[in-house]
Parts: sequence; structure tokens; C-alpha cells
Amino acid sequence: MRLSKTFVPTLKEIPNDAVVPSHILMLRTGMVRMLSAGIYSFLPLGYRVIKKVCEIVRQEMDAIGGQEFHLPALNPKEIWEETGRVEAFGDILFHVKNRDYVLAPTHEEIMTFHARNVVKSYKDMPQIWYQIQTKFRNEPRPRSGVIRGRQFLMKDSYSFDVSWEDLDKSYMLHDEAYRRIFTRCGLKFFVVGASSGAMGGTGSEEFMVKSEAGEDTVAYCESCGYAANVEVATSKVSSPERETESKQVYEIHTPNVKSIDELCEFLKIDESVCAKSRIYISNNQPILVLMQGNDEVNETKLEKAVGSTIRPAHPDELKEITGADAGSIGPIGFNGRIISDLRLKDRNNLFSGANKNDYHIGGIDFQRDVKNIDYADLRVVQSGEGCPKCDSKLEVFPAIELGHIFKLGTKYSESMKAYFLDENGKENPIIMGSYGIGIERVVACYIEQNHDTKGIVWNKALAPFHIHLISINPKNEKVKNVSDEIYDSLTKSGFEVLYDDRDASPGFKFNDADLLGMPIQVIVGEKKLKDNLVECKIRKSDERFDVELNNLHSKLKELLDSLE
RNA sequence: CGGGGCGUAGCUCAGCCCGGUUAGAGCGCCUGGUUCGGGACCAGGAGGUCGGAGGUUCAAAUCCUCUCGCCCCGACCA
Repeated sequence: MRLSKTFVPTLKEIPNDAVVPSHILMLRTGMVRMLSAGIYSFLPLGYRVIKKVCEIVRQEMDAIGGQEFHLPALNPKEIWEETGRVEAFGDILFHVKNRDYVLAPTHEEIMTFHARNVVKSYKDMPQIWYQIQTKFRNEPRPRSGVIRGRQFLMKDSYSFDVSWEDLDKSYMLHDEAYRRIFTRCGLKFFVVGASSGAMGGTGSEEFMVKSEAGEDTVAYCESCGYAANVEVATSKVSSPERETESKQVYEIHTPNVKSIDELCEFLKIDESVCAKSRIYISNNQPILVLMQGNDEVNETKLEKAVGSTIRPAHPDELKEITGADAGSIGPIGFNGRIISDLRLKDRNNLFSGANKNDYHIGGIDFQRDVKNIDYADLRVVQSGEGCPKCDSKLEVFPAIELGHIFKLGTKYSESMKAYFLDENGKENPIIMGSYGIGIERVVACYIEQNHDTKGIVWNKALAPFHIHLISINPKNEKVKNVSDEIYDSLTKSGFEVLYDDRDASPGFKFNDADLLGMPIQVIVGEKKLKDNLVECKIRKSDERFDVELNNLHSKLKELLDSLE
């Protein structure tokens, strides 16, 4: 395509509303423009990238036997009421005002609708149905450009099987296909197993990419691949052993000492001998939670340990429950349920609050002084702690969810009555799986991982064009003619060429080329042309070298083959 | 939904606190000329209901009220 005739509105300055690199660069390169919060138009260059991702997804989905559908975004509300998801989605679901339709936020119901009464025999399965379609979700807070939008492209597929064993197969096929898709796209990703067992034997995996723009926090071990959402992640940490001799409990006057750090400073002790107190409320009953030192309470783990939902107590409740304010609360004299992190299990000679403002207590022995104490892993893991699976260290960082594969089981087939007859003529619900990939997120994550100060660095797989041809001074007739010839012949030979034939200064064109980031730049200038040479530049490595005109095709082919 | 920030030319922003000729700059855009290997130069030019509505005032981009939009943090996230 000729840049002089193509709509690629590049921006020299950073748009005011963009913060994360992918968002900034997608705007600056003219890939996208915002229409409204969380709603983006893809411009020609951006849409080319989207189509490349879709094609990779399509190839890999087809390779595992997937069949592509195209489903409506406009859905009758009553189908969504069959599974109770109108209520489950709540405000996230867009409702159409003048008819009883909703805008589909995903398509389990619609796929199940097509399967029921049609996929009636065990002989009809397995099936894998997929589509690449726009989804609508009324996100309360769209952010980070295309990463969290109210309207987005999703590849979603659904498997239909006769048994749990067969579901495992469909699930594994997706797992492998997803790894191939993200690898082909050039993404550094990892897989988080999020199996909770909450739905009876179901499992799920999230495909994640490390990113500052991420909305999930994960713990990851580079050496063994252990990865877990920080809500459930565990780690190996050491703590002091129980000391052989327990001191007596004694009260200490600690004026204005509130935090663990202040307490350690005041008493010249280590934080590992401190039991930090937090009060939570569950079913209107207070629970005292004890953590070692500055360890943070992981509320997800706490809920699991307690067995019901919890919330932190309000400041005024603290006084009422314990007689003290935050900073002076402790287990001695506390009337109610006490649960402690495993790090403090059976410890003695600990320091904690006295349930009296400005006082702490030392010499606490959990075995002797704290009756009915429960123990559980309640910590939020932190970077640098030991991996639970190997001897390496964990890293904790934010990440973006690119894809999710999920064993649905019979939730939808049962509620929507999608039954089949097995070999014995017995009726059973279809066993389903559901698998999604955020297409725009793939693009945004690629940019997050592959950019420098000048702009995007595309790989061969996703680049909107492979070659960026630049003519320096197209007013020079020879330069113009040779550039035109190169463009025509390369295009005819099947190369994907973006041709900057604009009448602009060289620096302007070079900077635009680096910003747009095609893998190879071919630069046609007057000086080198005298020797029948043009310059090639590899965007990623900044390598440059001269190529003879009549060798250009073979050299470019060679370069493209060698590039990722 | 809570907290914070912002809305002035296509883009980035100044002016607002302390009201007062014709609302500015840089970049971009248009015309002509020069230039052409890392965001060129000269000359001329177009472009604004200062997000919107109401109010205070002799006078509002500026002060007040309401409203809409966008960004960030939090809550939420099948």
C-alpha cells in the first residue's frame, strides 16, 4: 500500500488519554481511534494486525477439528433467562431498550441452543464449535485502551462431548492449540492453573502475559513454571522455631506505637516475633486474624479457611469488639474466634497488642495462652519467596489474561436441556467445555512486550506489512522511478509492502517507519542508487546493509525467512 | 459506585488563582518557493459557540451551580 493514499494517521505526540505503552503506540501508529470509553475503531493498519491474529487462531482451531460459526450479537433475552445469567451478569449485560434483546457478552447459551435437539446421539460427538465475534460487556471501568473494553473481539469455542474423559481430550486439544497460537504470535506467556474444584471436578487454565497493565496479580517461578494467581499462591518461607523456654506474659507500655515497624523499633525486636492482629467480620461475628510481622492477609484464603464471606471490621467496630483501636489489638483477652497464619503455629515468646490503647504484651505462648486457635495458610506471597514446587524463587507481578480454557461440565446442557442418547439409549446431558481468547489483547500484549523508545517492533507473524519501503526525496525522478519499480515488483512477487512515497523529509519518514515498526525497511536514496544499491534495515536489531538492486528479491526472501 | 485529575485550534499545552481590547504558543494543515540519509527552512494563510446549560456581573475561558465527557486509583470482573 502506498502511504500517500492510505489512512495511517500517525501522531508525533503522546495522546493525553493514553497511559500504557500499547495504548499509546496503537494510537500513535494510527492503528485505532477511540469512539467512546472502552469502544475503539480499528483503522486500516490496526485491522490488518487483527486479521493476522484471527488467521493464526483460525488455523490452529481448524487443526484441532474446530468448525467456525458466525453467531448473532443480538440475543433474545429469554435464552439468557434459561440459565439464570441475566441475573448473574447483572449490570455487565447490555440490554436493548426497545425490544427484549441483550447484547451477547459470551455465547455459551447460543451454542447450547444450537446443539440441543440436534446433537442428539453419542454418534454426533465430539464437536468443537468456535467463532470470532464481537462481545459486549458494560464494564464499569474500561481501561488501558483496547485491553479492557466494553466491546471487544473474542475467539470463543465450545466443546460437546459424551463423557468427562472425552471432555479432557477436547480440553487438552485446546490447551495445545492455545500454546501454539500464542507462540506463533510471538508472545512470552505462561499458564496459570486455576482449578478450584468448586464445580466438581472441573478445571480451568488461564493463559497470561506479564504486564504492568495487568489486572491480575500472579506468582510465577521462572525455573519450574509454577504459576498461580496471588489469591491462591503459596510459597516456602522460614520462620523462627518455638523457643525451648516460654517467658511469662507481661504488659509493656508502648505510647504511640501502632505499626509493626514502630513496635520493632521501640522494643528493638525483629518483626518475626510479632503477631499482627486484624479483625474481620463474618456472619456478624468478629474473627481475630493473626499474621507474623508485616505479612498481609490474603482475604481469599481467609474466606476459604473460615468457610464464609468476610469483611474487614470498621474502625469504630474495633473499639467495641476489643476495647482498643487498630495497632493495639491482640489475642490475649480476645473473646471470639481466633485464626492464625501457619507461620505462627505453636510459637512462643511473641509480641502482640494488649487490647488496650498504647499497650502491648510480650511473652505470649500460643499453646499456653491462646485457646481454641485455628491455623491456616493466610499469607499473601511476595516476590523473592521460595517456590512451593522447586528450589527457586517466586516472582510476583501483574499480568493480563489472554485466554481461558474451562471445563464447563453440564451446567448449560442441564439448564437448557441439551441431552443426548448414549449407547444404551439412556439420556444424558452433553458435557461441555468453553475456551476464549481476547483478540485485541493478543495485539496489545504483543506491543507491550515488543516496543522500544522509537515505536513498535513487529515480528513477521503479526506485522501489518513485512517491508517498509522508503523513497528518499521522491521528487528526484530516478529515486521515484526505482522506488515505484521496487514496490510493483515486490508486491507482484507476493511481498507485503508498505510504500512511503510521500513527499516528506527523510528524517520524518525514518521516524514514522521506526514508529510503525515493520520488520524490514528498504531505503531508496540518490547516493546509493548511483552504485545500484539500496539500504536494508532490520527494525529489531537496527542492523543496516546495502543490497544490490538485482539481488533485492532474493535477499529480502532470505531475510524474511531468517526473521521470526 | 467512592476518591482524585482533566476538558481552550486536528494534537500537545499556556492563559483561569487575582474577571476587563481582537483568546495564545509549538506541532500539524493549506498556498508559493527553497531543501532532501534521521521528525528541514522562508513567506503568506485557514482553523475556536474556551465541553454544555444556567447564574453572578457593566463585563466571564476566568467566579458560582448543575450537567456531560475523558483519564487515573479503588470497588467490581461470567
